[in-house]
Amino acid sequence: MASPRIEEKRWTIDLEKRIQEAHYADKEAYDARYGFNPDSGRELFVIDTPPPYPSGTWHIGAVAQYSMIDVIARCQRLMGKEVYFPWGVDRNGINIEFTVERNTGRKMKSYDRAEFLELCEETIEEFTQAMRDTASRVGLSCDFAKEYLTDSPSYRAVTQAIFVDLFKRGDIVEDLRPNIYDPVEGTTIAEAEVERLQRMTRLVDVQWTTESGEEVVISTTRPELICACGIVVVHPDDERYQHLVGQKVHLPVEVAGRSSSVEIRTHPSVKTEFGSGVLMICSFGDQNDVAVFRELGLDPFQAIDLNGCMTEVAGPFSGLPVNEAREQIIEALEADGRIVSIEEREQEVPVSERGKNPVEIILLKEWYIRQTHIQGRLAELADEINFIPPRNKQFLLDWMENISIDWPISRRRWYHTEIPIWYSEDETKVVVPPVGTYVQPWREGPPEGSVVLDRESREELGPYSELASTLGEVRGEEKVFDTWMDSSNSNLFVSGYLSDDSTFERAFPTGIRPQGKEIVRTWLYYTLLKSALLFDKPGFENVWIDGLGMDPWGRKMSKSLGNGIDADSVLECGAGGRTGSWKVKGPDKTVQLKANKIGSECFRLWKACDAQVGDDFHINPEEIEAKYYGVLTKIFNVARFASQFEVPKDIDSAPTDLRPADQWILAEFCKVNSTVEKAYTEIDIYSAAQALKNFGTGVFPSHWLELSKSRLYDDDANAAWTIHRIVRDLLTMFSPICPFFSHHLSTTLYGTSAVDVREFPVVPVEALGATDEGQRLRGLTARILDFNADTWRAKNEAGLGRGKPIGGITIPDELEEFAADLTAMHKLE
RNA sequence: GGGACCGUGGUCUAGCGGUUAUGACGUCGCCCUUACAAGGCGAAUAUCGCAGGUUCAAUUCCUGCCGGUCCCA
Repeated sequence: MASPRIEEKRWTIDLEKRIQEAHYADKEAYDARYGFNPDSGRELFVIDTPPPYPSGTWHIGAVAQYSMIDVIARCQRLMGKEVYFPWGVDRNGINIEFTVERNTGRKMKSYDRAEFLELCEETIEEFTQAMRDTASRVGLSCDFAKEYLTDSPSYRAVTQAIFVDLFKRGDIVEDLRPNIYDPVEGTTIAEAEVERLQRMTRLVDVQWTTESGEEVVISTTRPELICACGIVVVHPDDERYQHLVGQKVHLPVEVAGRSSSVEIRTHPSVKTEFGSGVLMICSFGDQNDVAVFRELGLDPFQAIDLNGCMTEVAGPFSGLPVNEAREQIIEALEADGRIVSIEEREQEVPVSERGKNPVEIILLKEWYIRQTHIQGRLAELADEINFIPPRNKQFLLDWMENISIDWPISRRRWYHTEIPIWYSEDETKVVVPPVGTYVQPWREGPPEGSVVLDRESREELGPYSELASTLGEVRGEEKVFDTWMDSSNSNLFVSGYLSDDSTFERAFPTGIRPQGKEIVRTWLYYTLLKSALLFDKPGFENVWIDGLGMDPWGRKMSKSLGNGIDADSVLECGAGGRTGSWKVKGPDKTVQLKANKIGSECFRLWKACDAQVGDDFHINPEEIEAKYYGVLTKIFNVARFASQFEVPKDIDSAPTDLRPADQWILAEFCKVNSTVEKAYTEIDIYSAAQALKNFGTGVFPSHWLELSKSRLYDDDANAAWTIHRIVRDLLTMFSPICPFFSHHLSTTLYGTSAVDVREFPVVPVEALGATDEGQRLRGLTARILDFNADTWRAKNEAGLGRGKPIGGITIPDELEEFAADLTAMHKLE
């Protein structure tokens, strides 16, 4: 027996930080440990990690979720797989454009395009660095050497190649369709980017006149769209208006370039109780208008232009911004005596999520990915995927049922992947670049290897180099892709698509897609769509859908509620003796939360043990410390205690003369092993964490260790083998959850790190696993625990300390084989 | 307004037709203190969101409602 080889008295955040820094400092050692080597001969396991969007702060809930993805990566490595845990950063998008606009006080379109892109790149790089720091602080074992950025030429080239491929196949089409448009930011947006705000609007009752001279009142909040009215409708069952059906009605305002009257017809979407029960259908007031126009095959009018102003169809009002046109038209109607009433009322106005600007529906020629035709097949492919937890599959199915229109993928923004296409002077032909070349058509011509296609039939006409002279002056596309167009090939990119064919063949469908439930309809859906269109395969083998991190009361964390908790403050809590304190606005009052020490290991342990995958989880630093820091202290002390006993030379093979107590605890440990292995295999972190925590802080130290202390102090080789074998394997199994902690203890004690193990530990005592003898020994566990508790109680009642001898206690017959150890443990007389 | 998921002591959680309803943290006593600021013994705290229904029996199944979250309109 020697003094403990683990010198530190306890686990501290400063120690954790020293280990962490050493872990990441040596790049070569890091890559050898965690880098992806597709040629290792091991089974591949590729994780399609969610590339975070750098916006300044990384949400603590997302960091918690990411640390669980790290647990998945580490336990797959532990089980012998060749894991690719990529580190990607999503950097395209309107967010960074807004940040630059806000920082400089200038709108994007007042810049030179190239100059603006440079500003965006500089800004996003600063945010990206902060994110990398947090990633290593929380212990992520990503392959940082292969970092990918979605705005890099190599990533964008893949996005562009997929576009060209799908265009050639006819799955991407160009069309003139109604689109949701933000006139202030000047871009099309997808349905997913629209939100609703309550605003006061005026509901105007306008008097219209039919061709037979009858007066009809129509209520509208958008009188400026009367010029775009294509039809007036009433409900088919509304008896008040049946006689009008089929008649024509005059538009009450002056228009230009179109008929000044429209037909009255019936449509079931009309609400008879709303206003007068007569509805004008305009192109386009809302989504219902779009639906009715499409259903009735009407030709739409373009009433609003790309700047949000009225077009020539508005006659005398053309050129006016929408709001102003509304005012002037109301005045004109008033002057005409056509206003019956005006009512101020609250209404939900659709606005753009990013800019909060009221959106318009405008006819635009945009690019679309066809998706309505493939929903059935997509559902079949989704059935081949294992969802964790299974119930969260419902989010996907619900969304798929709601898909009614194709996905518009073009945007009129700048810091995004460019649509890789050029148009011939006569607009009948297009030029697309070769696979692997990133192009920016707004500022460059087609590169070497480009080909010419017929714009309509998509037939390949020949190489651009030969046909260039026949095309006239080519015009580069100025539009860019929706950012989901980039994100939705992450699984293909990380699996080696277009870069490493042999890896891709083995790695796709990608091993697992871990993500939050809030982006099922976007990231997950779009990715599955693309994998289906390109390969007719499911994109993944497994999809792991976690809940969201909430405030301590279960509400969403947001700036406006003032209930956010910064991730770094939790990870740094306790470093250098600095405690943490958080002011968080609760539902009633602001609460001051305080903690002394948390750090990454405690944070990870909390998420693994406390929050089942799939459910939203409450984040309260006080609770994280109170419930889980002690677990680390306990296991640390067990290892420290073990470290005073010599490690047996041959820890791999068991002594032949193990004592009954040793066999008993090893039988229990076998069960822990199999529980943890099964849980890790099923990507059930919670069950594994619970099993390890319970064994490591419960029966092992409180019962076996007490039972065997005297033998340990007497240098009993069997007891020493047992404690070391268990501590070593326990740390190995624990290492995916708390890697720095396990690494430090295992390296100090055994000279090898738990995080480097690539084979799941098996207790080398065959007789104790799923055998009768193992069963028999485990059956005694409850009796041993009871006997110990009874004896402690008896001492307690007799006023004796635990170290004092006690008489009159009889060891039950069933525990006869442990009699010597029990007698020594309790000093029975 | 619609859909989905969730709702078990103060907090987190197990159970999913018959249990004295699991365990943990916290709280409160008492004792101990030669690995342990997770040492031990003990106590209190739950009408399993609410209301109906099915059943011999419901925390567990069904319906409605309420609350939270996400999504959609």
